[in-house]
Amino acid sequence: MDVTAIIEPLNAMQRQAVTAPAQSMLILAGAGSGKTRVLVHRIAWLIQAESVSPHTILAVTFTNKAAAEMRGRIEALLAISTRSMWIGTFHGLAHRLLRRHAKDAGLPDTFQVIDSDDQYRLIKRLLKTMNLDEAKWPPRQVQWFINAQKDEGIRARHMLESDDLYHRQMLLLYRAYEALCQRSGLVDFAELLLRAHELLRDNAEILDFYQQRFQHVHVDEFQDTNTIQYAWLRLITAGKDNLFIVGDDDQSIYGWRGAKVENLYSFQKHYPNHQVVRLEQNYRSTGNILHAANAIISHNEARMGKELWTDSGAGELISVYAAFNEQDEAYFVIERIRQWVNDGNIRQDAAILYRSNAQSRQFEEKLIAAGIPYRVYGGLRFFERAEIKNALAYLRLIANHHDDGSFERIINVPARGIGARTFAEVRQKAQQDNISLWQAATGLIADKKLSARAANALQSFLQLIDRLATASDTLELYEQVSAVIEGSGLLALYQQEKSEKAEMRVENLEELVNAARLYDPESDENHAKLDMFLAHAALESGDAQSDDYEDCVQLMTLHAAKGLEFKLVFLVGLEEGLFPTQQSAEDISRLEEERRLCYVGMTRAMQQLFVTYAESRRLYGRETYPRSSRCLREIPAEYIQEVRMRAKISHPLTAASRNGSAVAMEGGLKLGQLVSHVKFGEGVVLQKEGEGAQERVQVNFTNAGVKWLMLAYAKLEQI
DNA sequence: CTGACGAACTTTTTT
DNA sequence: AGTTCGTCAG
Repeated sequence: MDVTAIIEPLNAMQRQAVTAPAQSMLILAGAGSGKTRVLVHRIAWLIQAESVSPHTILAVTFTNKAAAEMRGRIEALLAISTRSMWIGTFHGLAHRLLRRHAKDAGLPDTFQVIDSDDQYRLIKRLLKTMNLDEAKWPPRQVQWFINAQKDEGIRARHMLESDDLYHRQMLLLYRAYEALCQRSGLVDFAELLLRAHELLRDNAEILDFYQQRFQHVHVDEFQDTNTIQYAWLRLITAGKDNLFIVGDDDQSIYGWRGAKVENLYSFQKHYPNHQVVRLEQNYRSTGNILHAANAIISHNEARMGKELWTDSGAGELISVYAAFNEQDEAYFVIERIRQWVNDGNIRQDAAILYRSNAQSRQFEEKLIAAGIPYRVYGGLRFFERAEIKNALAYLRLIANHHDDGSFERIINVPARGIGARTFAEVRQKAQQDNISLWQAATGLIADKKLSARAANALQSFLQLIDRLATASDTLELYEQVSAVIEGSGLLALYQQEKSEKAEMRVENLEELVNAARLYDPESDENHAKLDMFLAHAALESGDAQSDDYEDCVQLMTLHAAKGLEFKLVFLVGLEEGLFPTQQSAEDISRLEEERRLCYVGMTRAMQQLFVTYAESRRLYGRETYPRSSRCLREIPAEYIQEVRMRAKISHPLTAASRNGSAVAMEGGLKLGQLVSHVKFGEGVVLQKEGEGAQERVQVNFTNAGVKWLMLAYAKLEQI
């Protein structure tokens, strides 16, 4: 068997990991050390060299994207189909298990998966029916509490009564929420994992079957696993020594949603025969970037220890730019990107990374003004858009008349004369008789408890759903979707609205039909197909929009950037309060997570890294004067070059011009100097950079705003 | 039932 | 500042 293609491209450590005998392995893989490659090649090696049947392989990731990439790369490497392998996300695999064994898991065959938005609405509705004040028990907090318990594998019945009022109330709500979900056949994301775990734990035969089947279990990004995910892995691999995990404790950035880095330590205890391989050679970044990143992460106490190295050169220094304000920060970044593109690079290789989504705005504005195409990652995803959610709600109600969430969502969308008053009666009836909204509505009509007008409106709504449901028995999935968006009046609703937004919505609805056409579940029963499609919509919210592949500058949060790399990276907004965030300032463990986040951000850069912060920033409509981030101050000076001489005044503009204490610079012009320009009029020099022909100054013109000017061409006059 | 206005809230996010 | 959500008046 020829395995050179599998081994050839690997370095010594990677090779050691890939060709290790079948046993538990811990691959501590630093940023840019080829972690996915090791995983892919390991699986290929098992199949090719060890004659392992693909059927016995399980590989778990966190995102659909990672799963798809792994599949693709294995297929490319081996030229075989990966169909028989279980490769997927924790949630996707759990869902698969639950569909197969719904009965044993205590779920109806037609159970529906709800996303966090659905969950939020459900909780809100629950609070209302329980007559609880939202202001006192914020739905977000309730949601967070419930999910946190589930992530730890804790059911409401496991929890002890407490004297604490808050805790007691939460427990009460958790119980009620569980009952409601069970009654309506709804499964949230955390529930998928918890159920799948309980299914295996409590059904010896089923567990035995999967333990037999999965002889080789692989996990990507293991540092991001939470308690229940790890417990599930332990069940699957119990009694065997076959868990192959890849992770990096330094890149654990999801602690806030239940991820436990400690699982790495637990693994070492639970799988004592495991072998550790450290991948420390970095193939991505230059020496300076890498050393600086190492220096920052070394401030963390809790680490397994790892030091990245590279045999590529030191490269350029990290450029640090102290911007005057957030506007100036954006100008600076865009200016650099323009230069970068002028130098013959492509925009796609440049990324702007920020801590919070709100920061993207000013960069977007400046990019638009400069006419530079860009793409923001992580906005609203396809299946999360309101119009799509509405269409899906119709489909869900068709699949299950007793889905109260969907019922409520669309009962009057588009408006069909069923107002709050009528709906309140339906809800009250449902609550009183402990039946679904659908049943309550039917009952109210039968008992003639409503005004003629309300009864008519309600009746025609119920008939509409029934009609669509009957039609769907014979239609293909996509025809059904099409029938629903037309028959429901959703399409017409958006079509008559003459705005650009509405046009988008129409397009999206059409795209939904297309998505249904392309969706190919492994089932031939129409009802099952619809259920699968709805679960698919919840589980795979769909990447933003993959429409145009134009060469774009990339904008995203640091979290979204994990796993990616760019030649040119701008790490912006490195200020106390923003990054690290205000909320993490008091807590050491959270500060360490912020530091890891910074580490992740820096190690995205291949060639050049710019770090910026603003000395003054408008935040929540208020002017703030933040200190530079401690993360920034932890970078040793030897790896840094400051892009400009920083004036020792917080407002160079006003302070300097008023008292005349301008800071002297070479080249004649001074910071704070008043100048005049033929076109732009009078202004104040804010800063300067570059030398000789490249020398440039930034001037704040009274009438024309802030501008960068080439000194050689600008012909500025001192006043 | 719809539209308008005002209050409250603003980390990170995948599934 | 900007958005979202809920209440209020028409």
